[in-house]
Amino acid sequence: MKSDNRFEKAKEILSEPRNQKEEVQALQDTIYVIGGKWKLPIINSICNGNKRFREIERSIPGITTRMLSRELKEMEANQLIVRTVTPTTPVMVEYTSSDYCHSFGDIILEMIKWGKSHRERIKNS
Amino acid sequence: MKSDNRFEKAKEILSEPRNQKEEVQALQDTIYVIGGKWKLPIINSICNGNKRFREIERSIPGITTRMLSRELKEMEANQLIVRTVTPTTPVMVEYTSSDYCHSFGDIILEMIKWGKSHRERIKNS
DNA sequence: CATATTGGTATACTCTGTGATACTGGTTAC
DNA sequence: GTAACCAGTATCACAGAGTATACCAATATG
Repeated sequence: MKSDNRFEKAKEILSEPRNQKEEVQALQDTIYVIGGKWKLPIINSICNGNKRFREIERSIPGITTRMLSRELKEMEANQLIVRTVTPTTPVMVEYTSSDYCHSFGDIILEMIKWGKSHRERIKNS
Repeated sequence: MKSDNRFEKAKEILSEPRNQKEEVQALQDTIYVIGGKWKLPIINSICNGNKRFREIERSIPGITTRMLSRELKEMEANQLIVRTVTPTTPVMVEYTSSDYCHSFGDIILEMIKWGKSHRERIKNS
């Protein structure tokens, strides 16, 4: 039943010789890295200039300390953000976005745009 | 403690008058609509020409009937895909992507690109 | 001295996303 | 008649994502 009775369909599909498995994997990798409820908001917050832990926490409504802590760790491990400890009298911890993180600035902006227009669309339907 | 002793910081933040709460919400909306393990792979599959249920199922390694069924329903409700039933002797069901779905073709392509380069990066580290 | 801030950790809980497996009802093929 | 395909649904189960709440040590503030 593979290449039997669907010549037209086959033509269609073959006319786009894209490697679907590879694409699916790439998509799932990306979702894995930036997925979940909080990672993108955190990146966005840091890119917006928030550096300190509590500062980031306050800038994201609804997030808990635990979630922020966990996600920051994971994202540091994924080299998306950089954690800098300055050994002042009370140690100061600063989070900044890495160059690598900026590599999907485009994705984030696109997603913000899409989310806004989606909300509009829902509102008017 | 709001606008007390951080004039410099305030200046920094105010110099970027972006509405963070709105952005966070938009991001979370987008994640909600396309998030999860399977929605983007499904969209990608349908955009690649797969229309029939089993056809889509076979094109996505690892997905179960249950997940595909659920996700298709949800995405239909979100107007991302269109389900057409042709009442032939055994009914034929076809899924196609809506125009609205194409509105984040850009996001998908960006994410595929990012996922591929991320995998490269991991491999070489 | 009491309170607040910073940068988190600990514990306990809920909830939902996902997976595994089986099944249905109709149709065609051998 | 039995095996296979289509388009799913039903049930159970589990891990992990996320929430709630309390707590810690150090410092600063009143």
